[in-house]
Amino acid sequence: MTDLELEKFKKVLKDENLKLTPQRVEVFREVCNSEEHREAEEIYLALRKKDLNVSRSTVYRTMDILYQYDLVQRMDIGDGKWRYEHWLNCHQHDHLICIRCGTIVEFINTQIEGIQKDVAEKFNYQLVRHVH
Amino acid sequence: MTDLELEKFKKVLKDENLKLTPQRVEVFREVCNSEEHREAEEIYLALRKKDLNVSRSTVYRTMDILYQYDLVQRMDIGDGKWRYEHWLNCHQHDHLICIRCGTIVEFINTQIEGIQKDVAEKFNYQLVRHVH
DNA sequence: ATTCTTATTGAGATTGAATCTCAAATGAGA
DNA sequence: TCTCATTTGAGATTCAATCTCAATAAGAAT
Repeated sequence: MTDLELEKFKKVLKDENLKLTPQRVEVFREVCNSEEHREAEEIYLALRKKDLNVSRSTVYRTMDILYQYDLVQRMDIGDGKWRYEHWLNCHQHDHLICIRCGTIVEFINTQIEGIQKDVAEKFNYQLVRHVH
Repeated sequence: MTDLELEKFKKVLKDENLKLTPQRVEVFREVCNSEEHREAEEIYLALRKKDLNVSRSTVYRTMDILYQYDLVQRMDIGDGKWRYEHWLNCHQHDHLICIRCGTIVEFINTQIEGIQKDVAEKFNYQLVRHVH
């Protein structure tokens, strides 16, 4: 977790009158410091393993805040559970998912990014988030 | 529901040793004859309203078959429920979803279709399905 | 530093979409 | 028509996610 990321998080919490608690920081740090695409339960267990006892409820609640304020990416790979990953300073990557083994490959294609922005504008939408 | 669509469905059932039952046909017809993006429960209720009593279990089971064999599109708009829509002879449309009211706009962009196919190939993936 | 107000936490209960169970019913090949 | 594996339906079950509420803690004000 970079200082910049932490500051961003602090700003969101302040702006929304949410409190900066150790639990929230630990959850955010855990997500930032992993390159995996994990579900809430896995994040919860990872924290427990490190003896950082944040409750399941708090993990779910924090992930929700992080998602709502665009501090993490949330993805659905089709099994009914959300997968989370940090936005390593890059909001513009998409995913290829193997339908056999679930392996996830990330890719960046600026051409697609550009076109989708144009499409959104054409339909009078403001693009705030996308999943591909 | 066109004859072609029905034949396609029959072929899938035959090939997979699944039986052609009136319930399965009614579920498929219901999906084919609507332009909405509906969840399983809505499809179930629509059938009941027409006095076509197919059980909830069967609706869920049939939607699963239809999705597995690519006879319908399944989409997640972020509220934890699958939305289904038929593939009106077009596998290549994407969606814009309003984060305020949930309105869904469909669009087709052949450029994006082409690029994503190239990307998949570049990573040695065979593109079988995509959501954007 | 202390007090006060309000938000947050944690543990367990609850929700609800989706899946499972199993006896009864039914499709479809012989 | 007979046979048998598959399917159906109703209700039970699962399980990720959300909710409840008493106890706790953040952080502003003094």
